[in-house]
Amino acid sequence: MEDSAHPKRAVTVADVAKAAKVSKATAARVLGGYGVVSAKITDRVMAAAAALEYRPNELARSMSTGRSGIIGVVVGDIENAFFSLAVRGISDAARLAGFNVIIANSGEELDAEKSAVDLLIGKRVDGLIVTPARCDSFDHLQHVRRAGVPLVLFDRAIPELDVDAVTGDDRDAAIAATRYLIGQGHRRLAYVSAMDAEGGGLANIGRISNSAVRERVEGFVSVLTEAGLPNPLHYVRLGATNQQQTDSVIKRLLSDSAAPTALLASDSLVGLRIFKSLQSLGLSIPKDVSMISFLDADWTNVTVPPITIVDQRVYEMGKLAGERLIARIERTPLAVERLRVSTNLVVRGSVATIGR
Amino acid sequence: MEDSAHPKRAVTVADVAKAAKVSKATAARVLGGYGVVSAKITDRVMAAAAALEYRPNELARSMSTGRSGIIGVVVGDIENAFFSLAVRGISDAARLAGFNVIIANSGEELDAEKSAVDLLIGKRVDGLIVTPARCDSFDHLQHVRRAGVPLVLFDRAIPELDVDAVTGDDRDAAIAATRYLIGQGHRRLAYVSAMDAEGGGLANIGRISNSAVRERVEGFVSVLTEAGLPNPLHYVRLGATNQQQTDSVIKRLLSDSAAPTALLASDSLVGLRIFKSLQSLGLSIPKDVSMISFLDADWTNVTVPPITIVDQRVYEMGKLAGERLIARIERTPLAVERLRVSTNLVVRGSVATIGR
DNA sequence: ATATGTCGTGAGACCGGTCTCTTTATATCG
DNA sequence: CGATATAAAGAGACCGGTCTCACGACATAT
Repeated sequence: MEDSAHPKRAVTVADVAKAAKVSKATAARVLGGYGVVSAKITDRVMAAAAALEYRPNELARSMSTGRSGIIGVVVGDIENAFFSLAVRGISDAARLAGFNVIIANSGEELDAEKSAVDLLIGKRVDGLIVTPARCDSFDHLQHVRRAGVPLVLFDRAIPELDVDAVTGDDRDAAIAATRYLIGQGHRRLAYVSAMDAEGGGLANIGRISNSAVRERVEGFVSVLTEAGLPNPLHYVRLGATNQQQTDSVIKRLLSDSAAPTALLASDSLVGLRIFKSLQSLGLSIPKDVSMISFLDADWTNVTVPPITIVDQRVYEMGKLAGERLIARIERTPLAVERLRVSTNLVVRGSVATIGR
Repeated sequence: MEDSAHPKRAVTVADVAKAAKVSKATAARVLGGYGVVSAKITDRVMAAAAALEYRPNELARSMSTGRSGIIGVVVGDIENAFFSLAVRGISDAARLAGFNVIIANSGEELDAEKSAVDLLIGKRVDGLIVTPARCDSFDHLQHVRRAGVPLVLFDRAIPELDVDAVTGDDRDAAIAATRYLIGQGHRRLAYVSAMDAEGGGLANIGRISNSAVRERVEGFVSVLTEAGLPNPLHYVRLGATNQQQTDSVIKRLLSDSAAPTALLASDSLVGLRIFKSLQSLGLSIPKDVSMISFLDADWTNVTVPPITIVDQRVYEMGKLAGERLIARIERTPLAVERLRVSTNLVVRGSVATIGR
């Protein structure tokens, strides 16, 4: 066994060239698949390469060509089904175009996001897809553009940044869900999100630093206002970041003198937590409380009752973002756009019809 | 706006050096954080770097140091909660040690796995964690070792390959689950997996090309045999790769003259499919059929009844694999081992007690 | 037969870092 | 005060590819 002893310097084009008794340039032409080489020499080089088990050093290749063939993706949390589905969409689009994907987690934290972006730029990715943790802090993204690296935002838009964004149609989705609830006779509706409630509570919708959440809340509030329901902001609750927090959010909400009869969950993780909260409070869905969750997650259709959801078509979103980025990388002339993927309300059994 | 017009050649150490009026070597020392440089010059270089917005080219750095700071991970399917949890474990271990992770999907297909491995080797990853799609075909993995790249297998072991593997304690897990079912009075038990049933059916347990599944089946069969139950192999069914296939597997199983009273699902995806199959057949769990699933997936504890599961502690598995790989990369002297992460049977409500 | 063109090959610069080796400047010592 | 040690800075090779350019051989044109 002569393995770890000899770290065995990797086989290079020069080695192959020597073995095939040709110049380095010629061997490189054959192995790199460019330029013109005679059939005879091609065979000889290929044979030598096979014998030596040559594997090209993509690093070196990237350095001279300036292209890495990698696209970088910065997501909030891969463990979240929303992102893992999106990543699959992105990966599929990437693979189709011959690109590979490198994924970094930001944990929805700005600092982690910044260093992830820096790192990926350092690795000379050909393009970047970022889910910005906050839409009000984007110096680092500005820098990406100045560095000449194509960028596509995912799930959240930053209008101040002159760059493509692929998002869901969050406002419309919230409007549709809220209208549906009102149509079923609900009059007191709450929106629950996992966003950090910085500065305690919700003074100003415009302040919400995540555009997806902001737009959903705007849609939600606009429908309530339009329907003449009082004090819609009162029913928007942030901070459902974990089970315990969610339990307390829900408990507080439901012990209100005018407790909501229906809850709208901002994402499937919050939805699951709400479901568990209600379960542990011994409340039945939809008899005691109705709910709608965003994202068609696994768990939502094996519960009793199955959960009515807003299908965000995340795979398509991811795929679209990937395709858009690749078009940018390949310098396809396109106007900067915000691409909205429309959503679908999937009615299942978690909303009761009340009143008459 | 002068962006895409001037692709703006990236700022290099040479540029910074010129701006700071020092040699390239000195600038590199400051920027690379090695060697000795006086405080005065350090400041000057840093100032120049900041002014020019210098960002190191990690590619070039990797090329000269020979280290990329990246570990490659080849998984079966990121969308599967099993793998996304594992990836988080791996990422956490990697980040702690200053490594980054690049993920590739094999879709559980050998060819895709081979090309993913080749690609990652080409990118000069410092190490590789692979979930081998098949344990009986490993030339490409042998090549990884010959290339001197540290390798750790994940979830499945290949004894013929002299390399570390981190797996669950699959045999024991299956034994525990099966014993539990027998203890609850079940006498006819079935094991259902999503493995492709090549060659139709299950002639020979040893033939199962996925060691995790094989060991579980072995554990399952051994308990049944030990308990003197007849024809255990009859109840091992493969091919539950999607909902439709699963429906037909379950239907066939339950229409048997000696239909099983309990089902063991090989992973949480199969478990979910089985749950839906039973639901659509109008069968109630656990009254009509009992079931146990592997993996503590989200959905398993919001169903009615909640599903009894085998907790595989996947995050720990991932973390362990990451740590092991990093130890290898850092040349820590260690014997080649198979690390087994023990599992836990979590009893919830999906298994009925029968008989008296 | 000489000029022109094309094709295949070789030589060597280049990408942007790291790192070794050499040179220069300053400090320490007898 | 000169000799030697030591710290700091510079020069340039190197990593493994790509790619431009130069060159020789042969084919075609004149």
